[in-house]
Amino acid sequence: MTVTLSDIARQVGTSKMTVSQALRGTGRIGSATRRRILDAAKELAYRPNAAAQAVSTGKFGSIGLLLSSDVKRSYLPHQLLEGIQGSLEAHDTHLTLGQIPDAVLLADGCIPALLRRWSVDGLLINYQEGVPQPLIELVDRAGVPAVWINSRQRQACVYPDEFGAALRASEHLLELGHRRIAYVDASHGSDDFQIAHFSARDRQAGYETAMTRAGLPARIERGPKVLEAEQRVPFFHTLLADPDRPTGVVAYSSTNVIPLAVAGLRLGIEIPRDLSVVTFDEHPSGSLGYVLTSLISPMEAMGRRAAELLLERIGNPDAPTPHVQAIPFEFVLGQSTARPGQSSNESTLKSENLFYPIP
Amino acid sequence: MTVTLSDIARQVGTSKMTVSQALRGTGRIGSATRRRILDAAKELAYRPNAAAQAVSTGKFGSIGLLLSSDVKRSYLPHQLLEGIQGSLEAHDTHLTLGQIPDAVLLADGCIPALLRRWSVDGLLINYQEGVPQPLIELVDRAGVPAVWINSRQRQACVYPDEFGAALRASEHLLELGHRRIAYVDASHGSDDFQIAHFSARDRQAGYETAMTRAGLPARIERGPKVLEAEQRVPFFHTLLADPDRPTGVVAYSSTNVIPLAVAGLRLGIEIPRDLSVVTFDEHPSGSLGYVLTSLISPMEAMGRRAAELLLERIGNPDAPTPHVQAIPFEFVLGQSTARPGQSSNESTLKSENLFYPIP
DNA sequence: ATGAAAGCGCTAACAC
DNA sequence: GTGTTAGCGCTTTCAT
Repeated sequence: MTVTLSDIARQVGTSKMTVSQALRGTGRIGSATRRRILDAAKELAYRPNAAAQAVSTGKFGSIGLLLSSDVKRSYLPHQLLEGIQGSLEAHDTHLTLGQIPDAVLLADGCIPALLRRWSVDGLLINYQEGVPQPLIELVDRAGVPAVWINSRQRQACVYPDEFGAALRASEHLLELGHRRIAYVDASHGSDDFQIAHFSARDRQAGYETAMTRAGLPARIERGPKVLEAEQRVPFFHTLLADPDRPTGVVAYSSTNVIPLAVAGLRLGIEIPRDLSVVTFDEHPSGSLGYVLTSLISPMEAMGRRAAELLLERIGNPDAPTPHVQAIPFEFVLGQSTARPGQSSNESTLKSENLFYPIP
Repeated sequence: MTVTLSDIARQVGTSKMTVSQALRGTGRIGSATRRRILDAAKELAYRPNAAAQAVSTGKFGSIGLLLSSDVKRSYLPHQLLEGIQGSLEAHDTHLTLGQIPDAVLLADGCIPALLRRWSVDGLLINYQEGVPQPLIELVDRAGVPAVWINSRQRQACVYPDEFGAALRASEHLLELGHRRIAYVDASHGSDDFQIAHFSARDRQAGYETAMTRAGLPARIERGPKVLEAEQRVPFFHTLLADPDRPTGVVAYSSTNVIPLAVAGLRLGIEIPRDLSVVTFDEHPSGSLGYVLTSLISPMEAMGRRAAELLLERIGNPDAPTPHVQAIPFEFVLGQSTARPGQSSNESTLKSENLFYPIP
């Protein structure tokens, strides 16, 4: 059933090692025998046994991706995965997944299969929202190189430049001439702000820095706790009903923008006519009928860099200092931002005209 | 550095195999030596080398999850992953990922590392929207048991009962008394409908069947091609501006409902006062300010069943017939559906009241 | 109940 | 250039 090196060797009439070398291109081999070996391998549909290679070389040719089983704690967008796989594929390495049930992270006995057995050369850790201390110890005990993704750690890590992105978002509104600019974040409550994902803090800090530089007051809008989806429309309704409402908004995420826009529609407040909105997302969202001006999270680049960093550390385990890398966002100018007070200009357009680019 | 069986054996003063048996619980072992071995293992933080086990037993203790690198073709929600991992974890098996760039699927040379090297006992295939023939051959050639996920195949597969869900969705509207019910799907175009994911066809078929049974005409609304996000608001605007507009809508997905609701808001059409909407999703969406009545895709159960099925087939490779399993959806009654013509009742509520459950 | 020996498929070091 | 010999860490007979 399964064809091994010996099978090829027998077929060609040579020895195992010659075959091994020929297939791997290593060593000195006569190009004649080499051809025959390659042909035989293809003919027999030979596929090297990764486990046997691993046991010989001491390298598994595999890296592990650690996730939380709590969806809030392990954000795994497709682009991130693709970035990781892209790097790995080039090094003929595969990715194996380890998911840790949050509930049992503290219970000593319950280590995921990935770590219970020795099976990876390194670890990528995608774990957010207050990384628990036990996890850090678990990883240390595993004794393999590790790189943290989307998390700011003292150890090697790669994360998006949330601060810079928020700075850019705020400056965009400032450049357009907005002065009353608010930062809204229904996704995090002020009560648990300290243990929130760093993006919550860094985006806010980037906004605050931009406002301070411009000599303007910052205005932060968030609930005491995370607002459930159904609570967001009323929350933003209150904000927009305020006579002193902002003309520009930096929103933590596009899931904040939808209820914001819905609240606006109920009040006759149109984006971008009466309100400019900038947000952050994986890809420009257009579900409201116009493309949101957004800072695009560099998920793919982050995955790629993280994997490269890890492979590098695996190759050279006694590296000097841990690398820490911030990856820049991409700015996408959409149709959700405009100069303030342009209400009069734009309002002559009927909404039908605004929203009928196609018949 | 890495601690092996011999290390434990030396420490305890016994032989490798005794240790091996003790750790695995197999064979007959004196409970005294056994204790000492277990203690030593824990003390030395022993972790078995998965590769060495694999090379001995011929089992890798790992299954592969095949994905497309095209996001449209490989939908991998968190719940699905968790379902899969849940089953595997119980069998001490890991999951390794294989991503196939669509572009090179046809190019013969480019087989993913996962299959090029031999490292899994079985394959879970999560590949959608017109499974390409080369993939099927690739999987066959791999010579390992395989189970298809979220795809209807002749081979073993597990998929959500899309037809039944759509039937249920439609019947819900019918039971409420709706008669003019439309099915909307901006996510698929009629031109490429045949190669679309089966959920597109099955949901529509479920709707059509329900309407036929009720003796009512079906009304399908979709563009000739997939509508981009920005095109959807105008598309649904047209639908709702129709004097003969439906009072109930079955929407292919919640990404269809947002632009539908936005179009409604522009026309003064309120959900559920003037329009009832049922949709399909991974979890009940509330971003519009109210929870959508939805059929919840059984992602977690599907992942669990798929993994179980695969493990079963791995255990018994010469199984009789391939299993095909449809997993039922869960119905969640939200606030997006109501009896038709209740406009008068509900319209006395001001929208503020409707949308202010919290201060 | 425990140990010695063989072997899984492959690689690495050194002969020839 | 090519074959020989030794392992890698583990499991599996088969003696003891």
